[in-house]
Amino acid sequence: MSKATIDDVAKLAGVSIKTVSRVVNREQNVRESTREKVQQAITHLNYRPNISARNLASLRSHLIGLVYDDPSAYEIPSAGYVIRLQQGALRACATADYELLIHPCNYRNRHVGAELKALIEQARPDGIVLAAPLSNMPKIVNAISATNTPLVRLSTGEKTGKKYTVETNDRESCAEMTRYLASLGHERIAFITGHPSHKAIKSRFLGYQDGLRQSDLPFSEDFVAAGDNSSGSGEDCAIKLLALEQAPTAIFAANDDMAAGVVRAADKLNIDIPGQLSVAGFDNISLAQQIYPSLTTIHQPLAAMAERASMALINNPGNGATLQGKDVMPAKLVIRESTGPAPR
Amino acid sequence: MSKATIDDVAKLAGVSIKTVSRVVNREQNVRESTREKVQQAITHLNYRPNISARNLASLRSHLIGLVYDDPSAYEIPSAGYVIRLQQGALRACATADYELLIHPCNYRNRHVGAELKALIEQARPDGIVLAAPLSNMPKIVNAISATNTPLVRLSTGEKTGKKYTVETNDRESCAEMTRYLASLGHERIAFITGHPSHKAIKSRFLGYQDGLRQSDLPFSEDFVAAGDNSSGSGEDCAIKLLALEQAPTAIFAANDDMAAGVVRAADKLNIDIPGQLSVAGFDNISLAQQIYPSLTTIHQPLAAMAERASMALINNPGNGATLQGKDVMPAKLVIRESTGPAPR
DNA sequence: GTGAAAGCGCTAACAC
DNA sequence: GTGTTAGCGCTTTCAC
Repeated sequence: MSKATIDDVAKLAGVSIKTVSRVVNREQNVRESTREKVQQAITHLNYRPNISARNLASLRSHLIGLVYDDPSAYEIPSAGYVIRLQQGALRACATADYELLIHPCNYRNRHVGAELKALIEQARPDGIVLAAPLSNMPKIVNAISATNTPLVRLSTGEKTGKKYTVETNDRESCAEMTRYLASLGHERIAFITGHPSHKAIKSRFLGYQDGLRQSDLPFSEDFVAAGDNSSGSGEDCAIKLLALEQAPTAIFAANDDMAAGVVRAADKLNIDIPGQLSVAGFDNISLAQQIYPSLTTIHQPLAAMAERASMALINNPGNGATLQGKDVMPAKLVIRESTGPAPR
Repeated sequence: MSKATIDDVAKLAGVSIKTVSRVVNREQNVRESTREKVQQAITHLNYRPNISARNLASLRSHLIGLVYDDPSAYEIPSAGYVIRLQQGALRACATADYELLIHPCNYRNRHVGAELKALIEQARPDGIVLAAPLSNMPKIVNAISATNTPLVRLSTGEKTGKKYTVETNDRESCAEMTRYLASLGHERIAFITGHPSHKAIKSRFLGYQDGLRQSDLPFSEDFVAAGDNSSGSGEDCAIKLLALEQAPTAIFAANDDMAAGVVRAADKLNIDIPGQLSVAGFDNISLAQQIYPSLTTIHQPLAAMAERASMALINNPGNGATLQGKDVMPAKLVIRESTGPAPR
């Protein structure tokens, strides 16, 4: 157990504790020779500042709170989402001597607001990174804002409040995917929407329509099926779409789970992918590369977003009032086996 | 922002700060009427103890550190593993006003030891929960032990050191799975081993052999194929095993990824599961219920293990010297579609 | 450039 | 049962 305190270091180096503090915190106004002396003492004693003492005195906690929807409510599929968020936030923390506090929470719970307030008042993180879909819920955003804790929202690019936001461009990337399908010669491209409560899903649908327009392809309600984000619903929607007289040659699903359902449906109907049907998803969940054929999809830069958000918080001088505007980090098309040229 | 301090509460309640402290910490020796008065003041001022101050004074951090192998090295598949560990640890923390610090680390890195020491000396968690496979690596265990921080290891049931351990019974549960397959009439049950560096994998193989013995079935090297934990290797192994003149009617893989590979191989070879071949895996990853046919597998109680380990740490009075022995939490067979009666 | 002293908000002896 | 008094180890004025 490290027992060296700042006093021990000061004594060994023959300086005052304030000077040690200056060295530790990389402040100005320390003569180089003094700095070295202190550094040596620090190394020699294997001194590490006590976080609690530092926090108490500085009124900062050196903690970032990462708040996201409780995946245990959903079941494990969203694990990849959470892990990637954590990875990004951890990266930021590692470079800045911060620690990461994770706080899954269930927005369906009546008392989330109180729960988050309690978290903040107890652990006093220097900032909160709030992931989607929570970042779009006024109830949650307001609860955090009320505590005056700097907040960064991770969003999917639809219109947001005045808080600083790190966004990705769901809509634009879906347009791009649609254009990509069109460029493969597909003229009948269907879309499977998801549960409408998630804003992200809506903007994906809008992106699909944008893409059609940009490719001079007509939009038809017949080519839109409503799923509920589950792979079962994707399967049902696919069966319906493929039963049309003029069946689509490409199906773009608003998430990978539903796209996987489409693949399963095609399998049952003996439709070859990508020979007779191209399939695209969204999210790039790990399943996407595990199924056969592997899924063309869209990859959101979740880790990078969380990292940037955390960094903004860490570098943020004061109370967060200065954090404004937004940063957009583009999503990326991942082309795999499930898409190919349109059948003739 | 909560600004009320213990002094404010004391003043409002007309008592000393020590009395407030007693109430907050649920200590004895406070008259009921006093307690109520204090409670009211607390509620009224919305008072929350300042964690840093409390930690500084009490020499406890009210933090539990969860240390596990860095999944970003592996890629996302182990996300479910991490998430379940976190869930369990978070449950324990929630009931006891603790917070959870997560610390993925890469054991292939030369400096892991130093990295963990730094973590411990900085954040000073009151205890560390160390997940497998790190929990079986002397380098890592020793680095943590050297800091005198209470440590609980999560293990898969092979022989362990003297530290308190929360275990699951990999070997016994694999024997059980093998007996289950035998009870379905299978007489030629093959096994696909994984990367031998993981102890857990070895004990699974031993369990398989136990199960054969207990079912009066002969063990044959011909029915053992060596994979490397990846689904691709599972596929290769399956192709080899199924090419045998006396091909197995059941294949038990040491993890779900490889079992999924077996399913894929059978698909290509046009072998019906479970009609002609039964397949079992281990881990119960989410993929196991997503593929068709869904996979019979073994579910480790990871969340429960992490929860118990965290609770032990939280309730542990002092320096961890008292934490000894082990707790065993049994794994569970999950019977799904991929296993059935042996073909006649 | 450097240091002395006064807290940060709490817990832990030890009175009373 | 309750209060008093010291610290815990650091940062922050503000002197020098």
